[in-house]
Amino acid sequence: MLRMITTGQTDGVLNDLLDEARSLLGARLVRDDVTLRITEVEAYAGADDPASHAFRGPTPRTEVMFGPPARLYVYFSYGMHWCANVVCGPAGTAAAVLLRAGAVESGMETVRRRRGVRLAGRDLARGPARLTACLAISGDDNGTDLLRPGGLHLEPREGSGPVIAQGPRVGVSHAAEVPWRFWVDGDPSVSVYRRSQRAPR
DNA sequence: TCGCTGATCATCT
DNA sequence: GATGATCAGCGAA
Repeated sequence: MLRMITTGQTDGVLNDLLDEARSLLGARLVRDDVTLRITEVEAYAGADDPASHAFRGPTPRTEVMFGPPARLYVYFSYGMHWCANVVCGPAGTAAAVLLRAGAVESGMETVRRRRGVRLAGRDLARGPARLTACLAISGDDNGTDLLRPGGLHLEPREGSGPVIAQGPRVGVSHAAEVPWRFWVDGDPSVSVYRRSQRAPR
């Protein structure tokens, strides 16, 4: 797959991953009374993607990524933040989609209580660590089956999808040039952090 | 609005 | 012992 990254050629597995990333836009993450509409994601291709945690094969941290799809892969970042991915593809492929931003659709009071930071509504889940904070996602949620109703789960979007824009991934220092970040075009809740310096426009 | 920086630790080398 | 898929607060402009 590294060859695909460097040459821009894609095959079925990668196309499936990118389709999955796009289809997550507009889907909803639900926990308790909080509903979050996903507005920005990034695809990570797994064992051959140098920007992926799975690049060097399975470790205790990344084993969930190598497991069955529709599970949540949660990791701890920069000593203080939790970030969440949706595992894609069949067991063994280690493909995943990072949830970068969302819009709070319900449960605003719960979210504001959890956050404790004064932010405009559209900023509450703008950024991967803010998104997990809104839903109180932590390491305890690693491996959660997102298709099981009840606790934290994922609801597919209804009807036709939103207008989708595409660009380079954010904050990664390897393979930043591949345009595997997708977002809902024009949505105010999409992150605005500057792209990795190596990433072209 | 932009740019800088401190916080803080699991993971891997 | 270094690194990182980050955020929030601050000051400058």
